[in-house]
Formats: sequence, C-alpha cells, structure tokens
Amino acid sequence: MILKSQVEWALHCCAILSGLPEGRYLSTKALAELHGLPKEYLSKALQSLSQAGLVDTTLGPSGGYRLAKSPGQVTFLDIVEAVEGETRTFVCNNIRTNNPCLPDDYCYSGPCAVARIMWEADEAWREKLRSVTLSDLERMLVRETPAKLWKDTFAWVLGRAG
Amino acid sequence: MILKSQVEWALHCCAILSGLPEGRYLSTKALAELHGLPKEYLSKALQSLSQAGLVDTTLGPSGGYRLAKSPGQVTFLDIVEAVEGETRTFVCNNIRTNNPCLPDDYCYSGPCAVARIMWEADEAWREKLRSVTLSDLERMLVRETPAKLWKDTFAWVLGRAG
DNA sequence: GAGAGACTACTCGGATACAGTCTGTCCGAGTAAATCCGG
DNA sequence: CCGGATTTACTCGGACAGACTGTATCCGAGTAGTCTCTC
Repeated sequence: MILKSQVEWALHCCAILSGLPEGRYLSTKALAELHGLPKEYLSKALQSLSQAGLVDTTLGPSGGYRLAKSPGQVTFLDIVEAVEGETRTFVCNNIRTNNPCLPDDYCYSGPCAVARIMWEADEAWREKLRSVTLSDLERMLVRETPAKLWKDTFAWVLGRAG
Repeated sequence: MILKSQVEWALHCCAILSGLPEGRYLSTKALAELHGLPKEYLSKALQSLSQAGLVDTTLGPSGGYRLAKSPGQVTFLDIVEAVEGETRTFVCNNIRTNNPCLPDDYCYSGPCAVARIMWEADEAWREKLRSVTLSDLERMLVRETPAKLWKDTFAWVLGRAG
C-alpha cells in the first residue's frame, strides 16, 4: 500500500503555488520543468486538484493554475484525497458472513471489530494530514531552504507566471 | 491506496488462531472454509505470517498453523506489516533536486519537509495499529458476537484442529 | 488608429499503451502422521 | 503383536495467468490573450 507519486507531485506543486502572488497563474509546463517531471502526466495530478476545487485555472496563454483558497485553508488531507480519492485505506468485505456456523436468518448489525480498528487507524492518519496546512509547509520550507535558492526559485517562477 | 484483501483475511484468521487451545494447529483448508475464501490464495497470506514469525506451522496431516506468541503479544501492526510489507506508505523521490535554480554543488541534507509530514502521518497510523493486540480484538469479538454463534464456531474449529 | 478576424499558447479531456501489482489457480517437492504388510 | 515400508494429508514454494491500477504519451477540442489586417 503505497501512495502514488502524483501525491508527492501535487504537494510540491501546491507548495510553489502557495508562494505565488495574488492573481498570478503558473502553467503545468513551468511546474513540470521546476520539478523535472513529465508535463503531460503531471497535468493529471493538477486536474485532480482542479476537480477537487483546490486550485483555479485559466485557459489561454499566460494561463495555468493558482490556489483557490488561502494557503492556511488547504490541508495536506485535501491534497492527498484530491489525488488519491476519499475511500478508506481498508475495505471490509464482511467475510464473517461466510461462517458456515452462521444461522441462515442471522444478520450482522454494524461493521465488524476488525474493520472498526483499521478504520480508527485510518482516521488517525487522516487527522494528522488534516492538521497540517500549506502555510505550515511554507514556513518549514522557508526555514530549511537556503535563502538564495528560495529567492532564485521564485524569481524563476515569477518569470514564467502569467 | 487501499490495503490488499489479504490483510483482512490475515486478521480474521489470526482472530481464530487466538482462540485455539495451546498446541493445536488449524489447517489452511479449515480457515478457508470458515471464511469462504480460496484456499490456495489464502495460503499466501498465511505464508507471509509464517515468514514474519507470527505463526508456527507443522507439516503433514493434522498440520496447519497456530500462533507463535500469546495473543497479547501480537499487534495489528505486526500482521499488517507481515502481509503488506514494512515500507512506508509515502516514498520521497526528492524531486526538489530537479530544481533548475539549484547550484550544481549543492546537496540537500535530510528528508524534505513534505516527506517528513507524510511520514509523521504514516507513523500515527502505525502507532494506532501497534496499540491494538489480538487479545483486544478477541475481547471485542466476544462482546459483540452472539454466545451461541461463538460457541458453535469454536466447536466447528476444534473439530478440524489437529 | 480602431475594430474584426486570424493566430498562438495554453488547459482540459479522452484514447491509448505499457508495466507492475493484486488476485487467483495449478502443480510438484517435502514432511509427518496414519495405514498396511511381513515376520 | 511389532517394526518397517507405503500411503495419505498437509505445508511450502514456484510457475503461471488474468484483471486492475499506476505511469506515461499523444492528440483533438475549447479558450483567452496576441497579432495582423483592413478600413
């Protein structure tokens, strides 16, 4: 059970979009070059973000993506669920109903204990992701990235932002 | 990102093995019939448990599986990792190193902020799974399963346990 | 110089292809209990 | 009745196949700026 690489891509792209000045858009092409990724396939991840309403998009030249909300309002969970889907990581197939000792008329009520525990773990994972926003991420990145590199990167980005 | 169904199977099988009297073994065939699962494929999951050292096995007739430790010493995480592998659910491909603004001689130290956050969430998930043992599960199952069904099931199981 | 039309650069969505994983089946090798057979 | 050989029932492991998902590429449709051309 490993998250798709699109999740990583989407998170890094959102980190860049967080630093974009109000009203500017950045194209898939620029984001792909910045991260060394295949443009066409990266666009799938960005489309997922768009469908989830996390980013706005404009067509035409100088078009591209920008965040639809403020960085403080977008959580890691939002992004992960946009790309990966919102289904729980554990699905219960109720195999307990195949028990040959089960009377024909018996009907289980509620999810089984195994599923409940797995879902609690899933929820702990989601809760952690829900607690971190893009502005938290930006703060961490600013602290650990050399100042010059940070400045150069955003100069590069702004040179390509429409 | 959805866990394989083998995880569900392994958990339910371990729940049954937890209730087995000391020294008795239960075969793949019996476990498969009890849960309505394909015997051959279920055996893959049980082999994973065996390789992880969670269950003991004996060959020959009246052979099968039994728990290698006491139910209180086997956690959900043990079982999930035995089947699903121990790799983290998020892999960092360090795409930040593809940044064209990066000086040639620069070398990042330590994992990037995105990965650290994703790994913390992963750890929260694992921590929850680590906190629940098979004896906890057994306690929940006893409480919510009708007494007769529970009794019938283990009568059925003991009739097939070597 | 201004407005209409053509052009360009981009997003979006669908179609396609390939690889890897998940699910499932089959079979042979090895092992331990049960059975059989000869003394 | 006893001990050794055979049979049986099971685990284990590998080989194999089909379905599904993840990864990746390509192309056409649509859109918004830009450019050009005409008046």
